[in-house]
Amino acid sequence: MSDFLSELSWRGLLYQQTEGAAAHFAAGAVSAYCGFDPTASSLHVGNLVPIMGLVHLQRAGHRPIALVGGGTGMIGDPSGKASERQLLTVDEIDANVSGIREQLGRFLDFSGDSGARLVDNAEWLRALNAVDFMRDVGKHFSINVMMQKDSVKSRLESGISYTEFSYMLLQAYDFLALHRRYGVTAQVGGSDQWGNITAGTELIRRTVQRDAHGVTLPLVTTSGGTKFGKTESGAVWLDAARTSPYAFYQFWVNVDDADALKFLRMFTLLPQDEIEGLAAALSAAPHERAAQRRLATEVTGLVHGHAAATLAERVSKVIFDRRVDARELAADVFTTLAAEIPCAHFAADAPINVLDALERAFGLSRGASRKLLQQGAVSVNGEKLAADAHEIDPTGAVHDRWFLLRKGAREVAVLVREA
RNA sequence: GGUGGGGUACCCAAGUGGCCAACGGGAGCAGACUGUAAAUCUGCCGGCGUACGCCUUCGAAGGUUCGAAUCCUUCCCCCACCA
Repeated sequence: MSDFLSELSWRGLLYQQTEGAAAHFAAGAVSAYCGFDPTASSLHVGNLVPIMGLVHLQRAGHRPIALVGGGTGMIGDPSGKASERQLLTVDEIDANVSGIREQLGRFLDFSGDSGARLVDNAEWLRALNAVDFMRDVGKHFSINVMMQKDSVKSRLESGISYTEFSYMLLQAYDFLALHRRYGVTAQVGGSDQWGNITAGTELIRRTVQRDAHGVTLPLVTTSGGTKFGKTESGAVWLDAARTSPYAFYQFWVNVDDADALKFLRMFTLLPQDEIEGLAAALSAAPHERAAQRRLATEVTGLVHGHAAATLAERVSKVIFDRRVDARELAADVFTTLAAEIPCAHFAADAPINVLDALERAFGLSRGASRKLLQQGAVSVNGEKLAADAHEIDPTGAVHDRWFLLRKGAREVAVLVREA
């Protein structure tokens, strides 16, 4: 049994902990939980931090409980939010909960003694009676203390509804409910959760006179000062339907040198010496970007499975490795590519119009396409098209069927001539 | 409630009757260079169109004018100081 907190610590995943937390985890197997808000139907890469917290917890011999907030989602956590949130409908919440449940399930092992559990706080929160709640839970909290919590204090100027103000009581009650049901004695969460977590430890102390602990994980920052997990095309989701495994893999491959090692520690399970080896490789041959490639393979594997990671790797190689000649690719590679990147179908017996191809593959207008052609930005099967190119020569199709259409350095699509 | 200053394209920001699709910067896209990087240089950069052009923009709605982002009226919204 490795030490949970020291593992988090060297990986840069430890931010705050309650007093005595180290002794608590050292004393034996602990059941600990982490909650996830059902604000969207999918988790995103930012959620990987607390997920890794649960993963390390389990690897250290403790029992992780992943909680989806089907109940707390009805209220909305004000933590880290500058303004009041729009309430979601019950249907939206339920749909989001089921998406998130499915994703969380992939990271944990549900078998054996330290088998993980997946629970939804809707189970106890939605049935909660207001009067009972105020007597049993509310009585243990002082408004004076609640106003001191960051999540509330930072909103006193701009305004906060009674609903969101009360949120911390619900999360505190969750902790107590899990303590009663599953013997949970610790909670893991993002750094913005400290106030909610300590509200829970206090409620447990007051109602059942037991010590409970909390651990928070840091907010991920990038060296460039940009928001982690965002690309030009939006958030990087864990749902393959929202962010394809290929796009997901690319997100990690494109990580800055300055962040690669930090992210290897945070988001992969590679041991320290292996990461040090990658650090050495990165500084010796930065252009190889061995660290980023490994990071991308590992995280994609963790989230989408090994097969998807390998596929993403292969697709990336075709798209970015200049030594790969489109004309030598096997038909099944094209089939794979067609599923991962934009793909447009054309009749087999007619020549393909260049502007049509660009429009259907990338959604470009004819004017925009012409401009790109003039700039020499378009190539087919590795051959740059002339500024006045009109049609794609059908005899150049690979296996008599496929074309690799490239726009600029990174955008690639497949054109298919129907048989 | 009073006084003053504002609302311009993705963001910042010039423009105060025609030369304005609107200076400049950033972002974005593309080319060269490269490590699918950074920095740098170059081109594009409201939409649509192969040129000529057409359409839609300067908080909103009306009006004046041959002509308005620019003038007038009303309305909406921000900010600063005062209470």
